Amino acid sequence: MSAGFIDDYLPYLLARASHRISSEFHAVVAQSGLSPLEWRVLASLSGRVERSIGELAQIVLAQQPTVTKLVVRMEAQGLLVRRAGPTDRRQALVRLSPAGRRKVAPLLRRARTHERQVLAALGPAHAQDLKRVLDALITPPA
Amino acid sequence: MSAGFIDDYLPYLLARASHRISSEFHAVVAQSGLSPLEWRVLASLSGRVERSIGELAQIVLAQQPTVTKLVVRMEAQGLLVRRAGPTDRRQALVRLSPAGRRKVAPLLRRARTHERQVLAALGPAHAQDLKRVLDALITPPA
DNA sequence: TCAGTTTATATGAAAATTCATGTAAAACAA
DNA sequence: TTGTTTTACATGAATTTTCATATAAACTGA
Repeated sequence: MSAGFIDDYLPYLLARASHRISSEFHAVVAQSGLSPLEWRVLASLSGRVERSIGELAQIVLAQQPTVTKLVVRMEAQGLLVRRAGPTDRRQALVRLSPAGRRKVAPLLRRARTHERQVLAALGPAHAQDLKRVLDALITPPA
Repeated sequence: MSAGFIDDYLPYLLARASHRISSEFHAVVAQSGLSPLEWRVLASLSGRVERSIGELAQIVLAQQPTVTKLVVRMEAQGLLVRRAGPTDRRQALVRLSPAGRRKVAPLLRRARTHERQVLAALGPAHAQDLKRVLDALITPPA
């Protein structure tokens, strides 16, 4: 099924690649009762880090009100803890609760496994190219 | 701002790259009064092609009910025309209206320009690698 | 042809997202 | 300090998306 204009269009190729790779793992995520966005929030908080709502929004590629409301729901589920920023009280700092940590731990392992499978299927040469090119794409243009 | 676990995680790198590249152009799309999904629908119909709802859903990476409702709205705006499939009457076939064609034409040109800029910023060597690797990623695994 | 099954889309209710704006704290300037 | 501006997050209303399921056409095998 040719996509016409867009099937040679870089932004679309990127979107498709991203969608294909992520979808595979989101099936696993869904089995844990998490949405893709919830998984991203938990994963991005998984380095004993505390993050503000604004940082989270940038990292999970979502809008700030979306994250505010998502975090409220996840806190209600017991996965996260919020507190006001100690120096800047406008900030809402978010961290994993013990339950959140337990929930995400097996997913982190399975995520790494999945990543290795994707890279293996790609072959080592392409694999290294890929991360390098993606880094170049992500870094803001000079 | 390190993303902890995920900042070396391939699916996340892909998502970020895709988000960054697409966002730039979605600013242009928004000035035409279109959402990113509307733009994708118009672009994917831009080769004098007629597509079913199901095909559209796969191409624009959205769910079928989302596309059904989006297409209804876009038809109401005069951008699309629907008809029942001539041989299989379950299908709803969608094509651009003249107004849809006029709306999308300048965007197609600007999209190609934007793509060239991104590839140029990347350098010709990486650029060619990139599309090759993305094709490999998109093709279903053996 | 007729039941049973599968496929393509539509639809309704619930949930999530978005846009615009509100609120309050911080930063800044005079 | 005080007034002004900026920054960070919250919130409400409107819109969109999603999930589950309904509907209806096509297919399948006896």
